[in-house]
Amino acid sequence: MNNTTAQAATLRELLRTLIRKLGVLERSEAGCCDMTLSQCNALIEVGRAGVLSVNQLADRLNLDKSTASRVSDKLVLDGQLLRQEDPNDRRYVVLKLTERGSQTYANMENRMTAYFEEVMAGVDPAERTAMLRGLQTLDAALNSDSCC
Amino acid sequence: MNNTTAQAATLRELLRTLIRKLGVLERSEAGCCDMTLSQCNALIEVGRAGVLSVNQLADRLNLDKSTASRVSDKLVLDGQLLRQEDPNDRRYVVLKLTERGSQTYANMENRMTAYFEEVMAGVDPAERTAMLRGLQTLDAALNSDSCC
DNA sequence: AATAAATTGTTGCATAATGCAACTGATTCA
DNA sequence: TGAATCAGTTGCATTATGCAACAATTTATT
Repeated sequence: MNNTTAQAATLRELLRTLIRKLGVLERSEAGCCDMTLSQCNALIEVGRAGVLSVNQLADRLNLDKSTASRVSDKLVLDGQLLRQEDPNDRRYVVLKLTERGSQTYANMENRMTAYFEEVMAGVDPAERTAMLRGLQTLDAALNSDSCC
Repeated sequence: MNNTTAQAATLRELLRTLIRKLGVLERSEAGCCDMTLSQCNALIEVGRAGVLSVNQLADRLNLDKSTASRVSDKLVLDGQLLRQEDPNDRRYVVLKLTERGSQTYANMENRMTAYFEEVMAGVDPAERTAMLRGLQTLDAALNSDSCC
C-alpha cells in the first residue's frame, strides 16, 4: 500500500529530527550536572528504580554489564551512588543513590520537568492529549515489532 | 496548571522509552553495515544531502567540526565517501557518496524503510495519521523552545 | 595594495565509552 | 560433591569526542 510507504517515510524523518533534538537536550542536561551522558543516564535509572543491580542497570541502559559496572564504579567514586552487598545473595550488588546523588537526581528532574512543561505549554491545549496518544501509539507499535 | 505537569511527566516518560528503543535500532542498523554508529549517521546525512561540507556535516550531527572531520576521514578511507576540493573556495571540502557508499546507503534505506513500514502496518490505519500529527506537533513544540 | 579578521578544515591532546573474553566468587542443580 | 550457572570485575582493544592551536584560504578593512 502506497500510503504506508509514504507514512513510514514521514515517520522516519520525524524520528530522525526528534533523536537529534533530544540528543542535544540530553547532552546539555549532562553538562549541567558536570557529568558525562552515560553517567547521567545511569544515575537517572537508579533514581527512578530506587535500587538496581549492575545487571539490571545494564539491561535498562542497553549496555554490556562490564560497561554498567564501570559507570556505576565511577558514580560511586564521585559520591553519587552507594554500592551495597545484597544480604540475600552475595553475587549481587545493590546500587542506590547517596544523599548527594539524590540532590543531583532531584536537580535534573526539576530541570527536565520545567523544560517539558514549557514544551507542553507551547502546544495548543486541544492538541496535547492527541500528541501524547500519538506517542503512546508509536510506543506500542515499537514494542510489538521484533527489533526493539 | 496541574494538567500540564502530569502531561509533561507523561511526555518525558514516553520520550525516554522512545530514545532507548531507537537507540537499540540505530546500533543494530550500524552493526548490519559493519560500521560504527557515528559513521552510519555521517553516511546517512551525506546520502540525504547529496553533498556536504565538513562543517555542514558537523552541524547536522551536532558534533564538533574536528569530530566531523575525523569521521569523514574514516569513511573516505573505507571507500564510502569521496572528498573533493571545492573549485570555488579552496577552504571547502565537498563530501559525497562513492558508488560503494551509495550501495551502503541504499541498503540502510531499504532496511529502515521495511522496518518502519512494518511498524506502521502494526498501527491501526485510523490512528496512523493522528500518530504522525502528534509527532509533528511535538517537533514544532521542540523547535520553538529555546533549548533545541 | 597591504594587512587584519574570519572561515574552513586538520591535528595534537586528553578524556571517556564501549563490548568481548576471561576470570573470580557465589549460588544452584544434578 | 562436583558441575553448571549467575553476577560482577578486569584486561584489552577500539572508537568517539571536544578543546585549542594551527595552516591555508577568503573576505573585510584600511
